[in-house]
Amino acid sequence: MSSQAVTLADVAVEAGVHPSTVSRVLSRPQLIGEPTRTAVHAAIHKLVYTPNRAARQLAGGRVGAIGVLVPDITNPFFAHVVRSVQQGCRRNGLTMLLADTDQREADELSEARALAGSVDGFVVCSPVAATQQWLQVVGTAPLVFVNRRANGVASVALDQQAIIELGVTHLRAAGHRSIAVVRGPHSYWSSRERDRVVRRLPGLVTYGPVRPDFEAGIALATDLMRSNVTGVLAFNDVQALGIVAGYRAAGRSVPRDLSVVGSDDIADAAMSDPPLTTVAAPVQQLGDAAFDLLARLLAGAIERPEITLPVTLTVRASTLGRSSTSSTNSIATKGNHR
Amino acid sequence: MSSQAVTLADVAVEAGVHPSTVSRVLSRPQLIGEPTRTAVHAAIHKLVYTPNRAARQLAGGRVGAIGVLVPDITNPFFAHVVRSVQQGCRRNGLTMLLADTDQREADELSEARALAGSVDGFVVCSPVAATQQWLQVVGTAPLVFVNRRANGVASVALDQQAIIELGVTHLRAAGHRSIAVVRGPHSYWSSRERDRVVRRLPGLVTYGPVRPDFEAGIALATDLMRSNVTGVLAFNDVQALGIVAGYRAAGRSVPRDLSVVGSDDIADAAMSDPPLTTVAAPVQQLGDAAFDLLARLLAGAIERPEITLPVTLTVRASTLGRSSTSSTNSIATKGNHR
DNA sequence: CAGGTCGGTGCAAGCGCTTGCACGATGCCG
DNA sequence: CGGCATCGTGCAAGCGCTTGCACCGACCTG
Repeated sequence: MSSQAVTLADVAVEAGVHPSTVSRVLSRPQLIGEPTRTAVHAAIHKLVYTPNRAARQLAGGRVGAIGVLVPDITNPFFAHVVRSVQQGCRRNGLTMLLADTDQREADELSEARALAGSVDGFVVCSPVAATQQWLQVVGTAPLVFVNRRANGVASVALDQQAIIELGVTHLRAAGHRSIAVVRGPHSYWSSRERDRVVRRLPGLVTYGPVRPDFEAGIALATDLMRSNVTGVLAFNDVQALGIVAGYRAAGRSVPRDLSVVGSDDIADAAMSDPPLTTVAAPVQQLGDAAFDLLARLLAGAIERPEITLPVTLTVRASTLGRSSTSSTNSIATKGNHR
Repeated sequence: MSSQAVTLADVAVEAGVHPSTVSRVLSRPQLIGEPTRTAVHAAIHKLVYTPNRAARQLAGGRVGAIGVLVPDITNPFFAHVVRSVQQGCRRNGLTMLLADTDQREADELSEARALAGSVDGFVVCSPVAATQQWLQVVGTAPLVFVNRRANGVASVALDQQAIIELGVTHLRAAGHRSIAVVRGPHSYWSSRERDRVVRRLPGLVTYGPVRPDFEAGIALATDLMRSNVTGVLAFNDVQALGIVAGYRAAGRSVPRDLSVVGSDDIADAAMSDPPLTTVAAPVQQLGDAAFDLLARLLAGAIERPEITLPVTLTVRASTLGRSSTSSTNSIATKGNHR
């Protein structure tokens, strides 16, 4: 296994102590006398000793690793979450095992099963499998859901109601009367949650479920063009950009022919043509909160908080009033993410 | 650790055989007789047995995991590479340990060191640390570099010369006479490689080194506006989009005031305003090739091929001839990645 | 039909580390 | 000044798995 030559025993010899002493210096330093501790540390540095994770785990200690599952790492939304989780890991000397489930439910659980036993806990983004299944797979290992609330599971999610309300209110305020909300895949908690909100709001047209990707957005554009919808709240930014692209390809214009509101505020939203009005998600916070939650559970916390993060509306040029309002278009607004 | 209750020994009891037999069924099935094998498999399924990775590794077998290091996972270019590597992992029942080095050289090696001994091999994207250091850190573990060629290390990289030539030739053909090439960080192999190519090409202005991100692109725009440059080849798409944004923010227009060519052809390139002309990198192939290479090394191959992948020019609307040429703008061209 | 082969399985020795326990050496108390 | 906490360290038993080796019976060959 690589250069893994130097073991704890080597360090022990070098420092002239028993292996167990070295082990203790590493795990519970306060148990060891000052002089010995120093000597051991010196030996560790001299030999460039790196503990063998497998052995450590096998002996019953912590693994020092967490598993992160995402439906699609190329989706910037998840990439950001992953990144801030990873930063948390680095700060705490943990390793991150990442699996991309490719949005397939079966893979989600099988990946988790493969990882269980190799990690101390899980952060799972937008899980689709049933909560029961998850609890069964992870057993007693701490589990944090991102972007899905579930009974008995710690989670950090976006305020889905606010997403719908901010988007719709903005469109209404701009004078739109025929407003569509695009539903996401029913397997997503966020999608189901939004459906619930939409149902309570009068006068909305719904489309979908439509996959939250660019291609699906393009396809959806065709349907939208055939309708009398003038304002649409997409399921996320990537899909929204697809709608825009679909319109552009058909010679139509956003926002002239259709006002589009996205959701997430990924970097592309500010760079697209036109810049996308969107309900901004605090991605960095999402990841940070998820890691914190997991870290706390790992440390022995027993509550399972269900954190809801607020969202904000970022108005750009993809929405336009039916009457005459002018639109904002500034790269300065981009500052709010990251 | 989690629900990890059922061990190989349990399976052995259930199947009425010796633990070692179960082990062999899993690792070298052909050694075991058909009837026994079936019985063991039945027991495995019945008990929902999942091998303990740590124990397996400790016992000297394969770890069944590879380490992947990227400078920035939120960069779509790397996200795609990671994703196709991950797909390779899934197909081969491997686990992927991912670390985001945040573009810091120190973190690169320390992450690698932490991972060494927990993985069978490494895929390292755009490494900045010296080859010597890398070889030392990974020891005898297989190592594959992505986007950097190095003596004695298997690698898969893009044809940097073609990137420069395609970009510059395109700009020249459009009638530009004052063309700038933006240099990337000197720590990048790709950047140094491009510098070498640029040096051989007459009449080019260089800028930078400039960080390959959006903000740096915006900042660079200011410099560009003060010059008489009319065409620029950015270090990558994200930076290019930054340049475009910088121009827009200053009330200037791309491509009217400046033709911009990016590099990578990330999804955003097709969605931006204006859609970005760019030298397209075969990201999927990059990841696939990297995984294949590593898999082959893992399987015992001894050659260390240095694969160079070809790039192609995707013309969109961010470049314009100084005379009168018309520009392309079609979402159809997006089809070439993924 | 005996001796040799060989496929199939059991056996046991670890891999590197953690940790409960035992034990020697201090230092304190009465 | 002796006995007893107390602190610091050594000891050894595994954690769950792989693997070289030994072994046994069935098969093949002459």
